[in-house]
Amino acid sequence: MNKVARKIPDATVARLPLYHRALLELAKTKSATVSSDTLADLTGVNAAKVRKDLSFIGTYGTRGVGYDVDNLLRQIGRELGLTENWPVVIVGIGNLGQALASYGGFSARGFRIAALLDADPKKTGLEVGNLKVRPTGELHEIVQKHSVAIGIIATPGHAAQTVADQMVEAGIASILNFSPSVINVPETVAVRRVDLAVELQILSFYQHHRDDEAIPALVQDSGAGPR
Amino acid sequence: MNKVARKIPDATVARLPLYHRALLELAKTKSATVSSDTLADLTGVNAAKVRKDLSFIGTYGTRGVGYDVDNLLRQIGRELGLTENWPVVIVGIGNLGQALASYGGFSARGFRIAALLDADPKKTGLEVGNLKVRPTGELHEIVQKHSVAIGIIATPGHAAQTVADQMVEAGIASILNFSPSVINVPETVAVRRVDLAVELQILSFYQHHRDDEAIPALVQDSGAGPR
DNA sequence: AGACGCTTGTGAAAAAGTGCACAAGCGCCT
DNA sequence: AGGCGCTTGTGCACTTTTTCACAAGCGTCT
Repeated sequence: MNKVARKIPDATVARLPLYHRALLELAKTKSATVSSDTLADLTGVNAAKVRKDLSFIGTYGTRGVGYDVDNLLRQIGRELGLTENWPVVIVGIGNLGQALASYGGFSARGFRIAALLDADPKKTGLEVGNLKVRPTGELHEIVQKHSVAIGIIATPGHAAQTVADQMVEAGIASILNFSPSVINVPETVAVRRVDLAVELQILSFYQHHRDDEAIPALVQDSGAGPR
Repeated sequence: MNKVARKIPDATVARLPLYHRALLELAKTKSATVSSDTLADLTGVNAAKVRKDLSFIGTYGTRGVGYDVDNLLRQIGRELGLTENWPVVIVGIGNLGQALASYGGFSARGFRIAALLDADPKKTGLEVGNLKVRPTGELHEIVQKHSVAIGIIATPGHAAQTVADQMVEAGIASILNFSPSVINVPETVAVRRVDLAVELQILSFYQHHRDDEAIPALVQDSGAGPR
C-alpha cells in the first residue's frame, strides 16, 4: 500500500529536473514561495501540468500561496535521488568528454565526477577539470572503489558498444550515451541516449515543414519517456 | 486534400533521425534492403512502431522483402529536410561549442557549419575545425549572407537569453539550446533544449528507485515531443 | 467573523502514442 | 500455376499524457 502509491509517470520524471533547476535559480535570487504559474513560465511547461507533476511527489503546496521554494527543491531533489551525490565516470575524453568534465553544474545538481577515462594512451595523464585522465582498463577498479552507478559514454560511435560492455561488466547500472550509436545492454541497465545531430535533425524537420500550416511552437525539452 | 495527409506525429518525427542514422550505417556496409524487424533491432524501437512510423512518410516497403535501404534513406532525408544542407551557426565556443564544431557527423547528416561565434574577444580568431571564431556582433551579417535558419547556443546559461534575442533579431527561426537555461522567444521560433545535467538527473531517478519493483528498462532515445 | 482573491489539487474528458494481430501482397520454389 | 514463407501496412484496443475546469483551502482585509 505504500509502494503502490509511488508510481511517477515517465513524462513527469523527465520534467522534474526542469523544475529543480528553475527552483535552484529562484532560491538564489527571488522570493521564498513560487506559484505553479510562475514555475510554468520559468520552465516553459503548462501550469496545470506543473501542479499535476508536483502532486505526484506529494502535496507540498499551500493554496492561495504557492510552493515553498526551499522545501520543494528539497523534495524534488530527494525524489530524483540527488541527495546521494552520485559518482559518475566519463569515458572518452575528446572534445565532448572535456566539455562534460569541465562543466561546473554537476556538483550543484547532485553528481560528482569520480574519474575520466580514455582508451587512447596519449590522453592518459592529461589534466581536465582538475582530474587526470586514466586508461580505460582501470574502469572496473574505479567503479568498484567508488561505487559508481552511472557511466557517461562520450566516445565516437564505433567505440560505444565496447565501452558499454565494459561498463556493464564493471557493474554500472545506468548509462548516459552521447555517442551516435545505439548500444545493447542487459535490460537491467538503464540507458539514455543523447545524439546531438538527432536534435538538429528534429529541428530541421520543423524548419522544413514550416509553411505546412503547422506552427512549430515553443516546447523546450528534449524528451519524455526514458525508463 | 494534399496538405491534410501530411501530419506526422511528433513522436514519429523524433524517431525518424534514428532510422536515418541506422540506414546510413546499413547503406555503408550491409545489404540493399532491410526489414522493419532489423531496423527495430538497430534502433531499439518496436517493429510495429517502425512500420507505422514509416507508413506516415509513404509506403516505400515491399511486402515479403522489406525496405530498400537507399530509397528509404532518401525519403527520410527528404522528409527531415536534410537535402537542404542547412547552414547553422554555433554561438559560444567553449568546450561544448568546440566539441560541436569539430564533430564530423554534421555534414553527413544534412548540416554544415556556417560560422562559429563567441562574445569573448580572446576567442576571436581561434581556429576550430578549420573555421575561425568570429565576434558575436557579426551574427546578423552572417545569418543574412548565408541564409542561416538554425542556430546553436552553446554558451553558459546566463548568456543564453541574450544570444537567443540576437539570433531572433538576426532572423534565425530554429534554435538548439545547449545551455541549462530556458529561453524566451517569439512563438514563431522553434526551440529545442538539451541539458546535459537534466539527462543525468533523469537517470538518477531511475537509479534511485531501482528497488521499487520497477524495471528501468532500455529505451534509448532522449525524447519525443518537440514541435 | 465573514467575504474575497488567489492558488492548489484533482476528477474527468480529450488527445496522443503504443502495440497487437492479422489480412494483403510479394517473390521464390516446386 | 499454385503454394508457402516472409514482411508490410493498418484497424483497433489499450495505455499514457495532456488539458480543462472547478471545488477546496489558505490568508488577508474589512
